[in-house]
Amino acid sequence: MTGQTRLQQTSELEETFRIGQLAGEFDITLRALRFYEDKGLISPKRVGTTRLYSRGDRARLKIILLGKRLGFSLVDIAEILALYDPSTNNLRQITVSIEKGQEQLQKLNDERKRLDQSIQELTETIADLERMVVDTKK
Amino acid sequence: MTGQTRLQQTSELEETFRIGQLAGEFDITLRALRFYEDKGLISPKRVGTTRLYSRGDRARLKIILLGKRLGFSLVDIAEILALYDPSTNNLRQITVSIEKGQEQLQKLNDERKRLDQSIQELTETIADLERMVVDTKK
DNA sequence: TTGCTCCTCACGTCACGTGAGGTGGC
DNA sequence: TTGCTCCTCACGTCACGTGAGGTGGC
Repeated sequence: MTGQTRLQQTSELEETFRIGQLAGEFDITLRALRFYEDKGLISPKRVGTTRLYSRGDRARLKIILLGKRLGFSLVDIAEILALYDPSTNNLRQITVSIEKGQEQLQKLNDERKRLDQSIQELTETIADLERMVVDTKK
Repeated sequence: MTGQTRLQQTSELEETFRIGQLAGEFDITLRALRFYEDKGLISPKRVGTTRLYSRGDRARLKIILLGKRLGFSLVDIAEILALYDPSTNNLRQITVSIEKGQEQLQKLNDERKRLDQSIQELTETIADLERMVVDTKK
C-alpha cells in the first residue's frame, strides 16, 4: 500500500521541486520562499513537513520575481496572482495588470526624478565641501 | 526667585524653539524630531518635560534633513554630526563628509541604473500585455 | 555517527506612523 | 471647563535576515 502511494505520486508525472532547488535556480533564499507562502502568494504541497513545488508553483514564483523587479509590493503581486487562472485566457488579469503597470510606471518615474535631484544636490554639496577644504588650506 | 530664573533665561538671549515650531518650519512631524533625539542626532534642553531647541540644534536639524535628501541613513548622519564642532573650521568633518559623499554618490548611481532597468522592463511588459489583449480579441 | 537538507518559531532591521492615555498653562 | 500643545509608551509597517533548536533519510 505504501508502494502504491509512491507509484501513484510518480504516475501523476507532475514534476516537483524542493525548496532548495527553486532557491538555487532563482537565486533567492529559503526564507524568502517561505515568506511568500506566509503571505499567500504561493502554496506548495507538503510531503511530511517538506514543501513540494509544482510547475504551476514555479510559474507563480516567476511572476512574483518579475513583479518585484518592476518595483511592485507583495500585496500588489498577490492581487494580480489572485486573478490568475491557467485554464483561461486571463483577459481580466491582463487588463488589471496593465492598469497597475501604468500606475507603477508613474511611481518609478517620480522616484527617478527624486533620485536625480538627490544626485545633483549631492554632487553640488561635494563640490562645496571641496572648495571649503581649499579655502581652509589658504 | 522664580522671577530671577526667568529673567536669567531671557537674558541669555539664546533664541529657542518649541518642537511644534521646528516641525512646522521644516515640514516634518513631532514624531520625527523625537525619533532623531532618540537616535542621538539632536539633544534639545528641557523645561519641565517640554523640549527647547537652540539655534545650534536647529542647525543640526538642517544637516539631518540635508543628509536625508542625499539618501544617507540616520547612522551615517549621526557619524558626521558627531564630528561637528561649531568652534573650529571642521576640516576633519569636511574631509570625512566628502568621502562619505562619494560613496553615497556611487550608491545613488547604482540605484539609478536599477531603476532605469525596472522602468524599461516595465514599459516592455506593459506593451506585451497590450498585445495580448489585442490578440485575445481577434 | 556525521552531513545535508529540511522544518518552525521569533526577534531584529529602518524610519518613522499611529493611536492610547495623560499633563500643563492660557 | 474647553482648547491647544506638549509628553511617554508601545505596537505596526515592509520584506525579509539571522540565529536557535530540532527532525528525517542517505
